Amino acid sequence: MIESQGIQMSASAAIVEIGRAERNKRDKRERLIRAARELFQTKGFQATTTSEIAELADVAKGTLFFHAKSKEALLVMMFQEEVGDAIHRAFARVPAGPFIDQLMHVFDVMLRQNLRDVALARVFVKELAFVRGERHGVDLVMADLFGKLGTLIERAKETGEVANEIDSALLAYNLFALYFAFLVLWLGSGARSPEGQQPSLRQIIELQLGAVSRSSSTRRRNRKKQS
Amino acid sequence: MIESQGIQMSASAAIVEIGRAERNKRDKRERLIRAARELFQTKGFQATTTSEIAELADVAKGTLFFHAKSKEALLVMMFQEEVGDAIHRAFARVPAGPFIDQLMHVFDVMLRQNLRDVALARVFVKELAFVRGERHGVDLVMADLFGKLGTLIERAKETGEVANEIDSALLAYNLFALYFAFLVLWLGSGARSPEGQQPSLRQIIELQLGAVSRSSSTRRRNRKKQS
DNA sequence: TGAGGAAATTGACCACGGTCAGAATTTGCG
DNA sequence: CGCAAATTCTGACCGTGGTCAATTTCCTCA
Repeated sequence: MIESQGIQMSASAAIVEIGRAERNKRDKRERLIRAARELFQTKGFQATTTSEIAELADVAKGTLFFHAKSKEALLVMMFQEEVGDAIHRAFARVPAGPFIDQLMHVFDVMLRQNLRDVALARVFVKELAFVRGERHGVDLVMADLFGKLGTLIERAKETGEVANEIDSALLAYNLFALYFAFLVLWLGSGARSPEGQQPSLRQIIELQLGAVSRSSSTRRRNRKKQS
Repeated sequence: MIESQGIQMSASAAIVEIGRAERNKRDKRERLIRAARELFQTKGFQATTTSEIAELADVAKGTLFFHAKSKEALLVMMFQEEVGDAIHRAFARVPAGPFIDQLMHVFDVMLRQNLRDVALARVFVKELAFVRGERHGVDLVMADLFGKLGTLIERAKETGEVANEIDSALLAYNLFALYFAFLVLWLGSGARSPEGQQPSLRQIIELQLGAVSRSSSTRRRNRKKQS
């Protein structure tokens, strides 16, 4: 992909000096995002300077801030691609088993996505938790996630795993909230993997699901102590 | 310039030349925090410069960074005082009613604390969610909160409002997680008050409590739709 | 008292994120 | 085509958070 901004200047015989001026003007945004991702992933968010990004993208610094309002804005763009994709993957292959396992599968994929670059994930969450409301930003991704969680819940209602009286949207909200808090607490703990977290995400979700299961007799299998 | 908070040194007869050198060396931290709070509250976190804080505290800029590792570190100090105090207040006067009302009382006080300065609260949450692990930081406050929530739960078990098989620590975790996510989502939404949020915190907590109530027949009173 | 060593203090200094007035380009139109 | 308005691009410039070598203050012990 890197070379995509090819140099097919119709008949130019020139070898050198196909300076920035001649390149496609339209994909500068793309080049900037690509450069930002590259540098953020290798050097980390803080250690990467906007000048570096601009240089790698082969534009002037001012141009960077013309396309992206701020350094964090570059993250928002990345976020939409990466996380949006993760959500898509997560729901694309939901196993057939019990509801709890389906949920854990989804959350597991998303957790794994964050695990690919913990430092970057930290910046994601930190910077983006409050950017909501900005046009076309994180809200879209969140709405998508909520919707998909909702249909998963609806299906669980049909199989009788979730009581019909439960408000699906509310349950989706709670499940996401629990996942989100777990994510933040994990990333804040400095641990490399979410595995060692106390309590485990599964315990957390199970406790919430207890409120919701149809069979009030079979529920409540939570261990007494998890320490 | 501002020069507001006078220099009421206990009983010092000295008039002039009580230069910085002679002052109590031990309370420079305190002066710095005071200055930071004053400026953060009036001008906002971003708009306040470290130079201003240093000047108002009457120390050199370097001294500020000797006592506080970063601008955010000043927030951590404030956080401990303010939020720690809020938690204390919240639990000091827990009503006698049902468990859910006790919880809502506690969360209400904490929410109200954030409401006093929403912009500052945003910075608090944003900056501090990831500072955990630093010595003597947010962790202490959180541990305190968890403990107090835990005893509240234990008491609810005695009155039979919470089933005994439930792991108190786990439930405390979940309740805090739901509160935390609600807080973040609220602050991120740009709304002035947490009242208008959808869903309401009470609905959220009720859904969690459904998993936990002893009487499996009387539980589950959640409304169907909250839109 | 004072020697010396640790802790605190200072402000000049630096690199960075972000701005802006203008230059260059593209677009729209007669 | 020519001309002007709109858009995109540029890099010198600025204020900021943060650093650091040098200096002062404090403490200890003989």
